[in-house]
Amino acid sequence: MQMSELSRQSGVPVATVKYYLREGLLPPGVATSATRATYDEAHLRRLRLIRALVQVGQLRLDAVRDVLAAVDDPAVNLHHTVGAAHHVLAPHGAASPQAADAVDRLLRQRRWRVHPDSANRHALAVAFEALRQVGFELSETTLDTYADAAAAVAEADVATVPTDSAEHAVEHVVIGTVLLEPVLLALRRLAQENLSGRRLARKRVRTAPRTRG
Amino acid sequence: MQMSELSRQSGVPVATVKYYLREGLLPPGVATSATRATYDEAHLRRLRLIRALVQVGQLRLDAVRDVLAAVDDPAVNLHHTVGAAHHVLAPHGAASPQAADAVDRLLRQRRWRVHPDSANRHALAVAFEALRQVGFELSETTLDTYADAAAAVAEADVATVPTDSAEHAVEHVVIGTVLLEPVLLALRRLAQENLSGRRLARKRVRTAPRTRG
DNA sequence: CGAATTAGATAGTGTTACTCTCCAATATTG
DNA sequence: CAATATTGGAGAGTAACACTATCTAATTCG
Repeated sequence: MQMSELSRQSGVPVATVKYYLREGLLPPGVATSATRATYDEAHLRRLRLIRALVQVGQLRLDAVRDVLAAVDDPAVNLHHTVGAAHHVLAPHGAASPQAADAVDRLLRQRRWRVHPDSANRHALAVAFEALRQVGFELSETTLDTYADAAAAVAEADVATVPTDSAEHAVEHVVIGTVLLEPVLLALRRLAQENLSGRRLARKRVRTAPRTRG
Repeated sequence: MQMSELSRQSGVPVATVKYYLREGLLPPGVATSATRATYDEAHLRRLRLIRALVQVGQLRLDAVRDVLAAVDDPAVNLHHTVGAAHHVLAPHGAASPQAADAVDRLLRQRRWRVHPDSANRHALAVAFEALRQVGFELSETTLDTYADAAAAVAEADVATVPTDSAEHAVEHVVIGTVLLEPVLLALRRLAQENLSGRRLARKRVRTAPRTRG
């Protein structure tokens, strides 16, 4: 197909497709002449992946580039590959030693083995730090509930990783990591909404209630 | 305290504090003269909340403004308040009717009662849509696992909402909703990393393995 | 042949979240 | 009281990001 067709089928404007080509996010098509090039299903697939990562996964284009590089460059074994994908996906930033300690304690308690420099380890510490900063106390039991939930979800995630080809595996992991996050978060909020309606609807609060919003 | 002190204690540059004041995110201090104003603990607290929402929660400033408005304007009962906070926090956007149907089916199955126009309902449909677009199949059982995990987490969330004051409740919900999301996601990724190491490390893939990365 | 289309390059745009520069007024110091 | 430093407030400027529009030359289709 030509670019106009690629654009039509993906719903991405031609100018944007050209931009992605320039940025190296999308491999060039096969040039049939100086002013024509054809694209195939792989291009369409890749384009849809880019869009999903950007619009749903909220990744920045440089992160998308890194992710796609990991997808295209499978490593020795699946774990390494998954690790590369994770490394690229995890947010960066530093946290206090206390927060890092809290994370380490949790990991030891759970017997979770993760890479010492894992970006996710950092990410959790940063999140802890932010909670402390605003004075939000995260109880041990709540954290346990969270960790249990996370473990169950990860169990399902890992179980569904295809092992037939590295490309498929990495793409699955990347999509699963990035695009299932909104699913998990939306489900949590919906569950909160449901419970809030059932548990809190009758609860008055100290502030004088207004008769009408 | 004066602005310089507020800046020092919060770690936010003076210019940025001034910007937040201009944008109405931070209430003005009490002017003691034409060129002096004093700020109190509430300002510091609010400032830290803004920073956490922006940097950890990744909210945009206009969303932060809406969230703070909800925090400052408690409604008739806690559920309504929580609903307002949710409404502000949920991403907007439209999805296909099929995706919306899938969401409705899930909610009916789970007997989760949520507002018909719930933004979270929309958000889940959008996430489903994105998965379909990239050809990622989310099995019924995986979705069940996710929903169970979400329910457990939400249970813990709602249980810890303080009911003594509307202000506290809303602030708790907002912080809990926004700042615990990174915690949940980081935990999921760490659990994935752990399981990936245990399950996938030995798995070769079809692609010819390289002897060295 | 001639109008329309296309690839590829370059430059421009809109948004967001700051950040910088002033200036007048006030506080501080001698 | 005068000289100096600091502060609050306002407006303009900036950097990053993700497009988007324009232009040009080639080429394809009618």
